[in-house]
Amino acid sequence: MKLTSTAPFADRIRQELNPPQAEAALYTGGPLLVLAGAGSGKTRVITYRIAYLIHDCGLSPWNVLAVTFTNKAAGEMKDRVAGLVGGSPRGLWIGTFHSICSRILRTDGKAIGLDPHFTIYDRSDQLSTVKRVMKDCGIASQEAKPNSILNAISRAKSRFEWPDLFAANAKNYFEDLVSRVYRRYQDTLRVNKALDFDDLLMESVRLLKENEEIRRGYQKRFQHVLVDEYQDTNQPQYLLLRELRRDCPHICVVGDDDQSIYKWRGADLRNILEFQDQYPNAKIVRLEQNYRSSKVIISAATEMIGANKGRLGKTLWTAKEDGDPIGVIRLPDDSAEAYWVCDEIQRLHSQKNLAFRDFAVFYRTNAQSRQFEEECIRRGVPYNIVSGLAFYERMEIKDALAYARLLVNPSDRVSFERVVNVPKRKLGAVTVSKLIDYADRSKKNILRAAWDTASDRGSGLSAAAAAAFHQFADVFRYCHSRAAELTLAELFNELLNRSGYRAYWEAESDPQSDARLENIDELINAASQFEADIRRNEGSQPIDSIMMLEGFLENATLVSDQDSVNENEDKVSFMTIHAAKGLEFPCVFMVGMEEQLFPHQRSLDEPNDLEEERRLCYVGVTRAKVKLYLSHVESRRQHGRFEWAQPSRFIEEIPSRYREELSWRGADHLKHPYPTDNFTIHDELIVQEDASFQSGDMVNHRSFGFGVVLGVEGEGGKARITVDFQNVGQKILIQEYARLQKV
DNA sequence: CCTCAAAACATTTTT
DNA sequence: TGTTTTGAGG
Repeated sequence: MKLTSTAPFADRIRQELNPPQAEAALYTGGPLLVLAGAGSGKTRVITYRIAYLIHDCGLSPWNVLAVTFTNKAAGEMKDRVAGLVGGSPRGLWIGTFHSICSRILRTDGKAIGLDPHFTIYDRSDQLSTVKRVMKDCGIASQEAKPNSILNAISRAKSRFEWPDLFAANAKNYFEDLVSRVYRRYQDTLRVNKALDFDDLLMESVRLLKENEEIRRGYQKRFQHVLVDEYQDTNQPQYLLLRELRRDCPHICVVGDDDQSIYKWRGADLRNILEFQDQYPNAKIVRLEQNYRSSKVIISAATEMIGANKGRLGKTLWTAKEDGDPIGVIRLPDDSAEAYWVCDEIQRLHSQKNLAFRDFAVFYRTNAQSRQFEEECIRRGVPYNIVSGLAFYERMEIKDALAYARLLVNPSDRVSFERVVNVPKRKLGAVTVSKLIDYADRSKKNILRAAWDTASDRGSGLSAAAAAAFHQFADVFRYCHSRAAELTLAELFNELLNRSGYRAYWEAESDPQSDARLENIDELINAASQFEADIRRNEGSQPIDSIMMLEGFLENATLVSDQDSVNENEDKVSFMTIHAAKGLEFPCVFMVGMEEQLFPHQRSLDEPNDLEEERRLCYVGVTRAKVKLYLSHVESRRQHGRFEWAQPSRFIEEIPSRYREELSWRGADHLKHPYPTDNFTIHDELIVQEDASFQSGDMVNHRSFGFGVVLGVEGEGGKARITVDFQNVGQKILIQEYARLQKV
């Protein structure tokens, strides 16, 4: 277990990390707060720290828990730790809060009365539950929007208020409504054997609080806990950590109070601001050296965020060069904005040898993406809209998963209602309500009740409806009976074929439904991939297909594998600023920098909300490595109407010495406004082509086109290559900048 | 029970 | 302007 023979990992840490980073990675004297500025290498610190703990400190990987918010972050962390210690350590837990909680609850949830086969409800499952409950309570959706009720419930949960407490605290009519829905919503989840995202956390905390023995087990196991993005933790997450680390606070949290942008989702900035109060002997380490952006960008960001009060305080600096000023441009309207941005991207792409993947466009609201998408299509600029709708959010995928969930958990009414009439089985809302009543009366799970309607007169359903229900339920009975002999993919296929779901899309003949069928195949593909992975890891242990399916479903709900930025594709990225967090790009456009839009009008009343908008802006600005543009328009089409707009206050908060006002002279490319762009292309911008060239090679250049190599002087990246281009004649190019492609 | 057209509505969304 | 919810009519 102990690797005493090899050189201490600590030596490597002192060599490869800067002093504050090393201090953070090596400190084991108690609670530790690492304030990690944007681009300061926090993941590096966490991964080196994990490696240090298991390599030098005699800890088994089993004793270390690392918690992140996203699966992407967890995956990246796993990979990097594996890279450091040579192979992924067995027993090391790196995962999201939710996946860790779900694992705890599936193992030990029985102690507080949870079924280990519980289903996890995502946002849309929650919403359908709320809608149903509102109907049952006789609350019209005009009285209160289902969405705001759900938000209120979720916020109550993140304050750890169960229905009773919430009801006692309800102060106004709306909260009374919420309280009624909340109670019934929670009952429904229990009947359905379902937990929503918030429940995963709350129930875990409850389990650890109520069960001494189980708590001790986890405490003994997790001797070191590391938490990433601590500024985004909410109350239950804080409590969970506290329960896990109650007696022996080897806890290390990493975060940046200036990058907290999820307060509206329950994140509680106090967790990080008051860490020292909660752990009086906590040590604080600040990581202030930024390795990402130019001096201008860092200074601008620092000045801007300085307008916020209530910060822990941190001064970023960088060793990089000053860089170009931030380009600010005012445009007549939103379509001109899209025109100008795409035009500028094309210009830089051809004149600066930047790849399309070097560009990103950030906006405040998703609705703004359309203009850019259209402009890109018009010009043939390759683009990718990040986080449009995730694969797992697509209708056909949700349907297929609902079938699967119902197979695993026959009590899951939300899934039942979703698919019972897809394809159409003449089982409308009224008929289904009757079945639900019958299930309640006879205390049967919903699938069992559906099956029994055929033989039980007590259901009060028409013969036709009873037959339809029975036939529907029989598909699941059949699949269950064959689960032992089928692979996961076969089982899934069987389910979708027998239920008629696949035929339902095959019957449609438009190209849309073909795409849907492909998505379904993709899902089944993923399932069989999942099965292969499990079988490889678990060895020869026989695993029942139903259990396998359960694992796959969990993966599908908890891992919303959104099509994120694919670094292999050479495309411009478009995304909301929220989605940009954690990413970086050489050249960034922040568009729609206008009052009412950014800061958004809904945040103007509350000073705290305004500060969050400013942090959001800070996050956006600090994504840029080399060049940043801010654009705003005189009038913008919003909800179909033209609205006049003023420049965002955030622009003014950047001192003018860091800005350069650009001017727009119309959509004529001959009168194009040329900004001063003497930014050099840093090494990291260059995709180093490892090809070497020699005389006679046929090559292609992005702007000069096709040509023949006449001669090469020097070697490697600095080699000077003389090329005779078909259209522009002879040119001498430096290999590392030219990005020549052999033809 | 289903369909389609009018009406209402419109931040951000790691799990 | 696009999307989602509603209610009237088939």
